[in-house]
Amino acid sequence: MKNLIADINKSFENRVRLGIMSILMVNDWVDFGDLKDTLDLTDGNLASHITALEKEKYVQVRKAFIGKRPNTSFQATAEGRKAFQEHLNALEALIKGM
Amino acid sequence: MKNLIADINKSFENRVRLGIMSILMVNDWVDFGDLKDTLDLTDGNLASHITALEKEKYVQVRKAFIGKRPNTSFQATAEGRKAFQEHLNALEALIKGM
DNA sequence: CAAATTACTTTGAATTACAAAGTTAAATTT
DNA sequence: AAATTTAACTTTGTAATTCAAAGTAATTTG
Repeated sequence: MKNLIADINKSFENRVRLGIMSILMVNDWVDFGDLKDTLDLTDGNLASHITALEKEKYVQVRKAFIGKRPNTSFQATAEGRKAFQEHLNALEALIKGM
Repeated sequence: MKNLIADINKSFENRVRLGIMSILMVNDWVDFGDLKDTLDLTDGNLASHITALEKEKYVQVRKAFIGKRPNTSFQATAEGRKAFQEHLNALEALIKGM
């Protein structure tokens, strides 16, 4: 029997990052403010978790303007979706497979 | 829409504790050595995670002898099972419900 | 020009996680 | 009987993580 917790991805262990990815799996280009409100986070906390996911290339960031206001939005990368799906599979295997 | 990450139980956020609880949900009285081997942990690491779960009353500890050797084993409490099931429900709601 | 908005970055403190080494007590081997 | 092994910790120390709060910068609105 192989190690069942090794496949759990550290990048998704935290609840906030789990929340971010869950949202980005089903929504394209979610913006900073919406994500912040939905997950009830401070600016700094969201920014730092996004940076962590970006560093892993799991999330892509787009900076634009809506009207004349700056707008930052996020999308899961193909790599991020794959990694997250694998994480969910690992979770399921762990929970159901013992 | 209510906060979707608030129901995720901090006690189960860590992979090791997730692993311990997953095993204890389907196995009664799992012993120290087996748990340690299955999850591939050091003694100290397992002991400290178990202590954390015990402090929350999610896990019960039994010390006995098997033959002439000391044996420590663990069981999920009713409270632990309930809390873990709620955690899984919260996870599912987060992942599927966005 | 003052205040607000957006999106950060920095700071600092608290908590968490983990390996490694040390401990205890009984059991077994030499 | 001395040395070693086994089981299950506890202690120590370090590193990483998490988060709120405060500070920053570049607009823009009043």
